[in-house]
Amino acid sequence: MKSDDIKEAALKYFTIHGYEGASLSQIAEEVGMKKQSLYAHFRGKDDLFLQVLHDAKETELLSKLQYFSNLRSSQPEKDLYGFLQLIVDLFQQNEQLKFWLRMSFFPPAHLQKEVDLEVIDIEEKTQALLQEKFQQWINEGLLHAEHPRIPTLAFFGVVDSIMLELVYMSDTKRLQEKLEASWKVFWRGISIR
Amino acid sequence: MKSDDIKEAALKYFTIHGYEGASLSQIAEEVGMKKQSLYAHFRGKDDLFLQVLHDAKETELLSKLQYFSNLRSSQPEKDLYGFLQLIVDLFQQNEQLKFWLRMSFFPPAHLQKEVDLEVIDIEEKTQALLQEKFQQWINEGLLHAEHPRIPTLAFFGVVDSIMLELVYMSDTKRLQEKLEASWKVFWRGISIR
DNA sequence: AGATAACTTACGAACGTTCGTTAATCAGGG
DNA sequence: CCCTGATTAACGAACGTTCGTAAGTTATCT
Repeated sequence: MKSDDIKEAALKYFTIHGYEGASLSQIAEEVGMKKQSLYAHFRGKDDLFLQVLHDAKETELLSKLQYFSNLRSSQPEKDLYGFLQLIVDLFQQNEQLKFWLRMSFFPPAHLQKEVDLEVIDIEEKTQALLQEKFQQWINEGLLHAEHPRIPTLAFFGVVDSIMLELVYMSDTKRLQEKLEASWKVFWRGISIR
Repeated sequence: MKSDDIKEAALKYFTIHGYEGASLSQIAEEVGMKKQSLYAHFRGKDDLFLQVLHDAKETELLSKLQYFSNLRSSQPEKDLYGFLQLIVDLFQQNEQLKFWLRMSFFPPAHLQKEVDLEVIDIEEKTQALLQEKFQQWINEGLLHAEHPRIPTLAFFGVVDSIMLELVYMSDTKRLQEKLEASWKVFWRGISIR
């Protein structure tokens, strides 16, 4: 499918240059056609962008959902740390997560409304899921007893900071060091000892 | 000074629309002149951007440095939490921090080298400063004994996640909740108990 | 099966607009 | 009288988008 090639190229340029900085001519050139031909597949730049955005959100959501559903429960230390590693892997496998991060926090001004809807959706779903897990672990006496919203929000904070580090990413060494540090402190902060 | 007015307007549009999305005509209009007149004050768009960037970096660096120098030591809990509040205040007082955050992580592609230099500079300085503080607190037996780099990196992770939340910022309630959660877990993770 | 119609995909040309930038000109104050 | 700062005018280049068209593919009907 040629539409997928276009979306792939668009993802690349949107990620590097942002919405305004990415030009349809460059995207078209990447897939070996003229920019006018893009209009046979998409209604325009906005349409292309929103489809790429939706795809990126869906794959990210799917990855997270299936990670949580494959959890062997009662091992929060393993499961949570594994989630962090999943984020790192997703980031290095494809560009979709980096695109998603950029656009969810710095969306094109005239599409902020549409972007926000996607952001809110994925956020509510993943947060509900994780909070439920924390509730279980706390009930089982595996974690510090407190409202599950606290470790949930704190953990998402760790995830966010790791993703920011992934964006910056001069070298892998520093990333791993920061991940280990954040994880170590976070785990001491939520575990019983 | 008229240059400052221009830089202020430029800061605003760079923050909202990014480098590529911000146009010199809009910036000029904001200060009540034609875009060609900007060239009496700056060599071009890149020059304007880099000066705004440098200013934003300097004020952020200064704020952090003077916060650390005014610390009554031996109260890590108060001092660290106060730093988080400082970040929140800086974000709400002026737009420079939001601009800085956006550009340090998603710089215009053709200026990445120049941006990186500023980012590395501010990062090394603040990190060295904070790590020294942690070393002191650990030596005084106030914090969990470990290499000071660990709580330093973890704390910067908390700071990053709070800043991301500040960027998103639908409502202040949620921000405060996330800050409290991250802080609570972080503090339990580094303190002795 | 073969002819014809309809749809899809790509392209050249051109649209109007905006971009950042340069040059020449002019007003005002020390 | 120069100097600083603002203006008007104009520049080439790139932007997203539209149109007409040609080629290729698929569907329909006799």
